Amino acid sequence: MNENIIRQFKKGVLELIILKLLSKKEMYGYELVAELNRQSNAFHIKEGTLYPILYRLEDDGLMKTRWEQPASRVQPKKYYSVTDKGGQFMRESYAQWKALAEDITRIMEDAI
Amino acid sequence: MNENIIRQFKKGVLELIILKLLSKKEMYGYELVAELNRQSNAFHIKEGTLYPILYRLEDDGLMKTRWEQPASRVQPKKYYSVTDKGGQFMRESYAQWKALAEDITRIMEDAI
DNA sequence: ACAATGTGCTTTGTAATACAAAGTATATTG
DNA sequence: CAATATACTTTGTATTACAAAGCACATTGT
Repeated sequence: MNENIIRQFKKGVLELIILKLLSKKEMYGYELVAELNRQSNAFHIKEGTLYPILYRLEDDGLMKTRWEQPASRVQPKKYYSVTDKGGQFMRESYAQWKALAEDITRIMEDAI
Repeated sequence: MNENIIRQFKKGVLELIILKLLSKKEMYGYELVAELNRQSNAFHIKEGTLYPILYRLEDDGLMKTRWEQPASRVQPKKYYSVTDKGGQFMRESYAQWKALAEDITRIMEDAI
């Protein structure tokens, strides 16, 4: 019952965080999973969670990709980076999340 | 596209806010809708959003109800209040929301 | 008198998303 | 040579916010 509500809390914000991390540094999916699990206490995602989000963000034009062929590897890696539209979306959405978070905090921190 | 992400942001927290408001004062559904729309900027809910949440919370034993027959009215009103279990759930869940929110803030406020 | 609005509760259907689980393919380590 | 790590992909499930509509009664306005 309690794992479920955390799952609900995350809805939407994962996109935001992923956009943020990728706006700082181009990364490929597997790298991003490791980076997020390292940087965050609360967001420990698995690949099956991340990749569908990446595909969605790309479909919406918020991210662009390029395949790179590393010397040490037969299969190429798919690098993701944030488009202008993605950056704008990220900033706008974060502003809205903040407004919501302030509302929540104000109501929840109110004396009994 | 932007209305959608706000909808996602709300997932789970509506329960929290409803529990909080009802822990301060017993209310019936219609009253709660008005109260929430008054107290909050970001959470403007309609009845079709609220009542299913109330039923869920009651099913889970987080709230209890009583019908009251007002003199000025043929139909009774259904008053909701928070159970001990509901209060505990609210506090625990809010603590988890806060932890998540801090994570989000830390990551999102990080310099470009 | 009667239409419109307000109060109060309920049900049905839709879109979206986090996540687990499993699968594919190659490389590296013990 | 088996086990583990890297890297990407797909399928199915459970939840939830919300719109929209409906039902029943009361109170307005004209």
